[in-house]
Amino acid sequence: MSIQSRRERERAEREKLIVTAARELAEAEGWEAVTTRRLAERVEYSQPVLYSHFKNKVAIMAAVAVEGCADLAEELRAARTAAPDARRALADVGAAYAAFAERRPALYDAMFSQFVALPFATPEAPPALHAAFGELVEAVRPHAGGDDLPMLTETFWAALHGLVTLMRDGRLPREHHDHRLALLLARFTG
Amino acid sequence: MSIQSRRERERAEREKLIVTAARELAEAEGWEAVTTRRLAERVEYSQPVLYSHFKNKVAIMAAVAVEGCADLAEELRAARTAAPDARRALADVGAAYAAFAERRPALYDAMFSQFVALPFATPEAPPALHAAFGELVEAVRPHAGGDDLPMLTETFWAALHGLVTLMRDGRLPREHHDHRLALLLARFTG
DNA sequence: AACGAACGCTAGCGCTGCTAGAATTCCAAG
DNA sequence: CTTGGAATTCTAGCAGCGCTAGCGTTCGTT
Repeated sequence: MSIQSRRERERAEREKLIVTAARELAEAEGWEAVTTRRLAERVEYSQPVLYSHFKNKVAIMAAVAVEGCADLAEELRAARTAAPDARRALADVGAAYAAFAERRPALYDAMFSQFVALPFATPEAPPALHAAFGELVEAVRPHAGGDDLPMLTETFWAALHGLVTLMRDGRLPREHHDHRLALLLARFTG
Repeated sequence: MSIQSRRERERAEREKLIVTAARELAEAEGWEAVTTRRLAERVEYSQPVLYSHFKNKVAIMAAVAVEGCADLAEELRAARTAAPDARRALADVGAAYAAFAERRPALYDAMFSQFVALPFATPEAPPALHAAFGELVEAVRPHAGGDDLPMLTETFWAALHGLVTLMRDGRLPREHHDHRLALLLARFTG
């Protein structure tokens, strides 16, 4: 019995090791550099070991994405609770969101850009994802007026997402990011 | 002289053939199905011929993207000019944008999601791209108030882009798309 | 008719995600 | 302490990817 539990613990540790290595490699060199061979080499196991933990490479990325959700939720929460009023709260949360995407592009990609088949707007979605979205909801709430809160939050989220992804791919000039963010906030803070 | 011009014409036709085949294949089966082998087979030439026209596969996707920009510009223009007033113009242009992304996801991807290294916010950007953005500018103009028009348009565009990409990847529930779009428009029409 | 350049082809490189099956390790029973 | 069997990890390889070197053919010119 204790032997089995030790094995399970070791397996869990190794799984964590894989996910961490994937995240570090992606953040250091981008997802295109995360190949199963390099990842296996990094965790000092052979390639097939990865497949005893995860169905495929996408599942590894999904695990990284879940970690990222927790980080994002934390940063959004910090921004929101530190703000002096509702207006600043939304502004700071928006800025924190954009800063997260800018500072950790690979992580953001796994969460929201790459196709990772995470369940999203369903109960099976990872709790960390709900938590992150919940922070946005709370930041939007005071400005919802008579509008549907979840739906308005989704819209605000989408706007932030569009801003950061278009900027990241060079489709929007970086230097005016703050200005665009301010314009967006002006339209969402009644 | 005429021999040379005939050759150039034939070359141009073949190039067009490649781009069209790439677009059709992508729209039918997605970009992951567009391999240089399948594309070469489809145009009934060998693989290396593709590389005598384009530097690499990304350049082929960029050519498809430019075609897509022209289509999008046309559809946005039609929506805008058919609208009875400024409010409806922005709504219809927004809806047309989303409909384009929904109806031609592969094309939209090449233009705005995949990394295709098209020059964007610069003079070297393809005219068709300027045209598409110009339609958005004109639709936004009546609602800009004292705000910077290009910047506000970028923000509106980003919001649309976020909505359609998050929905397309299953991150936003499809059934409330119209509601979200309405909320966005309410925030952008004075 | 013979040459030379332009052109498209075959074949192959190094890489990818992924897996079948051999080899090894490890625990438990005799 | 040894041995059988299960669990685990490895080696080796498949099919397919983007891309290209270099050979062979085609074609216009002299």
